[in-house]
Amino acid sequence: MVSTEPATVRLQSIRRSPAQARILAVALNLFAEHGVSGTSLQMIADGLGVTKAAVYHKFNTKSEIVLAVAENEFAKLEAVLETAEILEPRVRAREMLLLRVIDMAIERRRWVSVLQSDPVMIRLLADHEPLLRITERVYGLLLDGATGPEARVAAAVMSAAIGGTLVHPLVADLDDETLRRNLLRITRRIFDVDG
Amino acid sequence: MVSTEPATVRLQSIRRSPAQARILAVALNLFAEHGVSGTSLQMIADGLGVTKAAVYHKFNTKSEIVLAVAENEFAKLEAVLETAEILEPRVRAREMLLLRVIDMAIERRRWVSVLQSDPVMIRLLADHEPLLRITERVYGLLLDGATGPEARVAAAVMSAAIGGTLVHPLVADLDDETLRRNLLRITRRIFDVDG
DNA sequence: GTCTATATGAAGATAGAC
DNA sequence: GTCTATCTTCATATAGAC
Repeated sequence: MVSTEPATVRLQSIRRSPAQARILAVALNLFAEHGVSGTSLQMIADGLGVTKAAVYHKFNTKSEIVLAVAENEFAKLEAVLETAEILEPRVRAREMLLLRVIDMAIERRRWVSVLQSDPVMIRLLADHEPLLRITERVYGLLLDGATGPEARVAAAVMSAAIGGTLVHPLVADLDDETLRRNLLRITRRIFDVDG
Repeated sequence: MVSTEPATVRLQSIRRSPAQARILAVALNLFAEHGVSGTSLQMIADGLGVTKAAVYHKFNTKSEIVLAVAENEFAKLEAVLETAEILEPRVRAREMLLLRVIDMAIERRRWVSVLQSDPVMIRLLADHEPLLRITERVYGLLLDGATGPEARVAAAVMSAAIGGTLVHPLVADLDDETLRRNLLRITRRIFDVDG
């Protein structure tokens, strides 16, 4: 059978009802504050002002909520990626990706920790092909063929630096613009020499 | 009453029975893998090959286990700190602290994520004075009086970079020595210009 | 130091009414 | 889309024996 369906559905094309979107927004906030395991369906329901049953009507399991939250966030990353991947030369594509990822991370600084370091999220990311593929594309573009330890450590440092810095208590009181300027300066320094 | 007791007990002076130490070792491993909230006392008991009641005999609550795990780890940091703080000039003290923290983090790379980013741990760290004080001393020495955004972002990036890089999938297959060499090179680059 | 047994509550999850 | 009611499982935690 000849199909025009893509092998992988674009995450951006996933549509949710308003009720589902509300659940995901509340869940993301609670995940960020308490971790995925530390967040119960009761807490999500309370956050929405409804009962657990109402939440279960929209998502059959807690896992589905976690996955949907991840898909939502990775859809934004996918959009950035698609724009960057068609850019030439590659060095410009990389620069652009870096800029946009930092912007995205700063915009969503209250939430990056869940996506980057929650054990449940990490496991989901490793097991769920579409999410894994997005991550691989990001690193593929960032490393641009380089596979040596230097390049990989540099990319890992950058990823850790961007995500980890934003949630750090030392910079909690800094405004977005100051944070972006400094983060960009520092990541450029990491990147330019090794990337 | 005149007392020779220090206002704060040194974390290194806390002694545990062998049974307690075994519990903490198993707990730390499970916390790293599943997060603190994702780890039950049943899992810890199973990991030890005993019943829950046996664990409860040594620690009255799960919180106590979490706190003891944190104290154990921070005691190592405290030891490094005490050695560094008496060094002169300050630039040497900072260099030494950085080196030893990186070594410590690499030695304990499977566990840094719990201490650095688990929501339960973060809350504990913010609420528990003795742990908070250790953290403040680390940043105090690292920043050495600097309070500007540049210095603070640099310190945050470094902290995030060290902890976050070690657990990153991109470097999961790299040996400790390669990791240390590259991490040191990169953190020096962040540090030397801003620190 | 470890066990069995048990209490109590909260978790995930479903059925069926409105 | 939301409710009440209910089920089951698992969580934290304790009592008391060996």
